[in-house]
Amino acid sequence: MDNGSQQESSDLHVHHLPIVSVIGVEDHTEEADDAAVDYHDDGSEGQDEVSNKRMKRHTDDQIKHLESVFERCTYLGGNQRVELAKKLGMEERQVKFWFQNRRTRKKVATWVDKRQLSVRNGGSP
DNA sequence: TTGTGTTTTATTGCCTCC
DNA sequence: GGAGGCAATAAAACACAA
Repeated sequence: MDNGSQQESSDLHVHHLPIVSVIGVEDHTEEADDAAVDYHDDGSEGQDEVSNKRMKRHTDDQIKHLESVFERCTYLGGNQRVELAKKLGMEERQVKFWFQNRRTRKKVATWVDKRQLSVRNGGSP
């Protein structure tokens, strides 16, 4: 299924950007740590194996940073993801999920945008 | 307060690339 | 074969009218 998705390969170029320039997170580690505490405080049911889908919303701070990174780079390389996850006190997986979902949202938004435009311009192209 | 619709996070399954 | 991508979907959290 990468046929369609990889068409936005221009985004892939950002893999070569320096980690810091992409992540661009200043020292927010304290706040991030706070957030991290929030994350793990209750998930102590000892069901790591079981899909304990305890959904926690990310903090405003985390989302702000994720958004700002996403603006510059919609695809993160492994190192960048690890760094960002550390900075924000999140799990690497969570960062991956977030970017995945964010890309999907962006795509849908673009699609809706185009559709609205074409409707305004008289329907079918 | 609660029933319902929307948004956000997480999982699963399949595909491609190295 | 493993890692990471997307699409589809589930489920929790949130927003809001009645």
